[in-house]
Amino acid sequence: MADIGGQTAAASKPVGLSRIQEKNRNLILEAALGEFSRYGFSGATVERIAAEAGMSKSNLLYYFASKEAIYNAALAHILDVWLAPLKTLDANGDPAEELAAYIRQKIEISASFPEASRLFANEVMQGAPQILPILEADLKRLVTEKSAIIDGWISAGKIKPVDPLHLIFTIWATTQHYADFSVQVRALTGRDLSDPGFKAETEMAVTSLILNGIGLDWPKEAASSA
Amino acid sequence: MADIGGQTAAASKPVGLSRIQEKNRNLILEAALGEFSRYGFSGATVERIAAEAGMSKSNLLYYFASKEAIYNAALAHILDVWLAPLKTLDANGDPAEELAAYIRQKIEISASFPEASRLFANEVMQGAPQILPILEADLKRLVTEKSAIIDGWISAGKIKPVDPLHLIFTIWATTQHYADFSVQVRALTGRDLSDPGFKAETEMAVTSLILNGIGLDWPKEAASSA
DNA sequence: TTGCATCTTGACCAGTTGGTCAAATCAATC
DNA sequence: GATTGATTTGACCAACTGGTCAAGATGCAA
Repeated sequence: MADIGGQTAAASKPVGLSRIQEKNRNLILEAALGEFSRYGFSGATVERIAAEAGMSKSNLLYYFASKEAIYNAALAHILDVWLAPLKTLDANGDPAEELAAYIRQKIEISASFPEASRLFANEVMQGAPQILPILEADLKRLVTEKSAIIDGWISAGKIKPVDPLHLIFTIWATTQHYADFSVQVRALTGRDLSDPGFKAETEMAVTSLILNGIGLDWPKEAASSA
Repeated sequence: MADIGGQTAAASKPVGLSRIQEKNRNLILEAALGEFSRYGFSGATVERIAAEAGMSKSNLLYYFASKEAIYNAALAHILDVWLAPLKTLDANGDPAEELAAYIRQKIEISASFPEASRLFANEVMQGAPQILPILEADLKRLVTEKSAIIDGWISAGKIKPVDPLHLIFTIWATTQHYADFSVQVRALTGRDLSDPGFKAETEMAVTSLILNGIGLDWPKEAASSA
């Protein structure tokens, strides 16, 4: 299992923690996510995180040894959720349905956890100082595995030839854009993914663009069987 | 003309500056771009910018009143370059050629000025504290104008119906992804846009995906005239 | 050369911030 | 309810950082 600065990447709750410890660590991680995603690592302050979590700075540092430890724990905390959708891509499923489902999940996460998206984006944009090893190991393994599935669909003539990596990058880029640049999206459209109507519209636009882009029908027409 | 914290958005060199002033302001802006894009506003330090520009911190503050003033000047300095490609989208051109050219320019900029891309991304992700007014005024005006062109192409039956805003967002997201997340791209592919081969491959992949996505032929086939 | 404005810098200051520590408080077990 | 370990906090410290200031260095025009 990959870890970040000693923080296990799994979202599993460490078992040896008391009731108070688990409650406080969760409060801290929740507050840290908000703070780090809003201000970045340097801009965040331990004092604000503590205040947001409802405790003193000293007490926060009783639970995490340093600011960097909090940051790593917050990163580890979101990483599983972040990578989960890609894992569900199934070689035996229908390509259109599989990719549509993947895009739907990514947009759902962008809508539900925009802070997680921004935290991750921030980390990677600064050169991924903490999670580069995970990108190079775990993520690369996962992406290589799923790229093979897409290549299989191409070989079977189910989708147009396309470099699977660029397809994956395109899906990541578009879906995360709506979370990371929500301020810009809101400035231009007046809405963002927190609006259910806009979320549905975005999902349809992105899905149909990408699926049509690789030669698939979307939304699926009953034409051939009518 | 829009401005940011008193800094004119135009890249025009102020005319009333001495030779020394112009040289030093440029050195500072260059250094500031590197520093702010790498560490974000909070993480950047005036001292490092000054060192990178080859002068003392005091001297830097002789040219710019504050850290925020440097930041705003750097932002203003890149904004024109950043928005230029969209301005070239021509209603009278061929949709496929026009959009392909736009994507090509965006990728070119991502490849040539990745730091500018990251600086802009950072600013927007933090809520666009400095340039929100520009997004809401200048950018919105430009995007509205170009959306009308795309809508015109749809009405003329030249491209499939698609919300122009989502199309534009998709182009922004994909092209900028390769600059902003270059570390992740490199971790997964071993290459980035600084590699001419990878840049060409990326341009082809993104262009064909998006153009096919809206019902255009790309790369253009001579099929109909053969 | 001289005089003046521009340019440059080191010393310094005040506010912020991550982190330490000893003491106080709380919770659970006997 | 006494004891012991876990939890919580305020006081405090050292490093860093943005910004000021007075003085010196430099460029330039007459």
